[in-house]
Amino acid sequence: MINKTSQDAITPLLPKEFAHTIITWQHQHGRNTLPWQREASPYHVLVSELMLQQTQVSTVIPYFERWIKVFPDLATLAQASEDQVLAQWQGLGYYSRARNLHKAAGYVMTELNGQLPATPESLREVPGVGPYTAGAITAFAFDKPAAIVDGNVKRLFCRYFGINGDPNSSAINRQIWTKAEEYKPHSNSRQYAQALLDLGATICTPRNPKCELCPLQQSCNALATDRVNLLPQKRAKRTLPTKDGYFALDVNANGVILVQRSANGIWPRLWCLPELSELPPRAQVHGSFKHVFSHYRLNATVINCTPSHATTRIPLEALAQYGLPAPIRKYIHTHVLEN
DNA sequence: AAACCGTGGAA
DNA sequence: TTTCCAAGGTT
Repeated sequence: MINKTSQDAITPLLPKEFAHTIITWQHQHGRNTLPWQREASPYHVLVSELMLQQTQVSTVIPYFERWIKVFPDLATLAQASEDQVLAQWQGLGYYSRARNLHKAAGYVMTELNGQLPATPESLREVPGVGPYTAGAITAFAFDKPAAIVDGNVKRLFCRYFGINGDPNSSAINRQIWTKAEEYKPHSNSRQYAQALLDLGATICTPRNPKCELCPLQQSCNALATDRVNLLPQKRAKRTLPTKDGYFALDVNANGVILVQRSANGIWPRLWCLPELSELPPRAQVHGSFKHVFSHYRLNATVINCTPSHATTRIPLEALAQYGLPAPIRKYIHTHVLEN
């Protein structure tokens, strides 16, 4: 092992040295050909950052490429309908992000003359832009100094500085943000931000980190004290509650009946099989599926019936133009279209 | 402050 | 199969 034996022997690099070290590493080993890096325009960065919230890079890439083709600029996006926006976002999850991005386009066009601001404070006024995304846009789109703290930075800093405690608690979160502010360089902001994310994603990973390849191994507190697998502190695991759901299926040669869901709750404003409050008596069960959300499990039963209120029958060939929840689309594909 | 809000990939 | 969690934000 490359551990040092004395905890006192470990001193973190000074901010200037830290930044230089990881920027040099990023140049050789970082990610530099991602789709949103080709043209790091403010709009491209905005779209990518909203899509990347709680979503892995490999998942986002095809969505980003399609999005830019359909909505090439802020003005186009601002003029699009909510349905067009949701159709492009369908399957990506956390659908409020799509509506926030749509609102953001309108906000920037009408209130900011079409120009995204270049400071975290102003960017925080944009819908869907929180503390992380504001810093990320500042650094990636404008190459200006900004602290960024996402899951990668939390993990990297908790290990590098040996920070104990729950990184999601407000106290530890503040501590990490303070470090991020203290360590942000005054130049090369874009590459520094990319270096932080690349290190977290490829070296300082949640499990089986590649410490032997890390440019910070000689000054990492967790490595020196053999606590790499103990930091950051794991959050208590949750047991997800299970809910039952019932969906009405009415399909004929003219298409399938869908309803647009409300703006609140799960799958906001997406088009879905009509949801029934309970299992109707003498229900004809067409099929079932299970689905796991971030906060509960869904056991769904699909019932053959004509819903009393729903009236929108959508031709099967037109389904792609509507935003459907991923499991609903899958069910229709496997249990309706293939029959 | 804590709950809500998706989906899929990896081990 | 289970478990974890990913370029978090909003309420």
